[in-house]
Amino acid sequence: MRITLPHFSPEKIMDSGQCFRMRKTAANTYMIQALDRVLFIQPKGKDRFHLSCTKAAYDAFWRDYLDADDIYEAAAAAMPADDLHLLEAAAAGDGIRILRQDPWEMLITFILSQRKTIPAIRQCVEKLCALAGKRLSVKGLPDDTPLYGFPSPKVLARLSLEEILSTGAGYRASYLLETARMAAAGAPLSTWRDLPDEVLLQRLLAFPGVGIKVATCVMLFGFHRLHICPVDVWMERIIRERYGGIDPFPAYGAYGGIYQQYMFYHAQHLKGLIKNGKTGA
DNA sequence: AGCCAGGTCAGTA
DNA sequence: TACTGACATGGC
Repeated sequence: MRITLPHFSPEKIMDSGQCFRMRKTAANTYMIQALDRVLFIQPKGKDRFHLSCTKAAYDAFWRDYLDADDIYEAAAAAMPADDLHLLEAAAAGDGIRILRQDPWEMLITFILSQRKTIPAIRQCVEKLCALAGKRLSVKGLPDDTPLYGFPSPKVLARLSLEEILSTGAGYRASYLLETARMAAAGAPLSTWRDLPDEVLLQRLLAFPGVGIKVATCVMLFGFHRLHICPVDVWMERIIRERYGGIDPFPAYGAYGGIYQQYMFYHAQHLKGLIKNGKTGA
């Protein structure tokens, strides 16, 4: 189907560090994976896109997933006018949306993310899916590349430590296994959607390998709490170098998480970790 | 070769 | 509460 999506850049979303299974599969084609679902996106001119799903599937799932609301104008309007670094980052990051990803997938992915580079996280998640995920039959990939879904808590919980270690998880393997066992024994994380911030945070912190940074990432990316601002080493450096050591995030309000994502993308971009060919300078 | 990576945890004071 | 080193693996 064809659709108009303003402020939507698959390229920037792919590079914004919120999802690790999104990739470019052809010159003008991006592939998003969400648990066991797959979507191909092709930009077709300004704000126009071709999506590989049906209208029914879009209405039922992907519209929400892509966060196709009209909040990004509001988020821009709510930025403090004198916050020059934020304005600069937001200009660079225009087109980033906070996808409504699955909480369980975010929990496992961000447990794996600690002390890893983004390419290393991608590789590890991919290996985990290949190891334990459901084999998907999807058309549209070159060379019949095999594609796998994201393993459920129950499937992960039954893996051996050695199997998880084979993905390159390193010391995080035991965190993963124990977290999967806890999750498999309880209600699905998706039932936590309506919990107050503080309760949700505490429940997430109860998983092994989950500290404040991972927990807030799950809240932002998995529970779409847009006011939550994960502070990682990149944000700490920005706070130190651009805000004189005074953390601006608590004052950002409803869309702080979006601003954080702009800044993360912008910082990566400046450092040249994202190579998109069109070097503007 | 050595350092660092979207941190967390256990051990100290 | 605040600070410190260990922790597996991979990339530059």
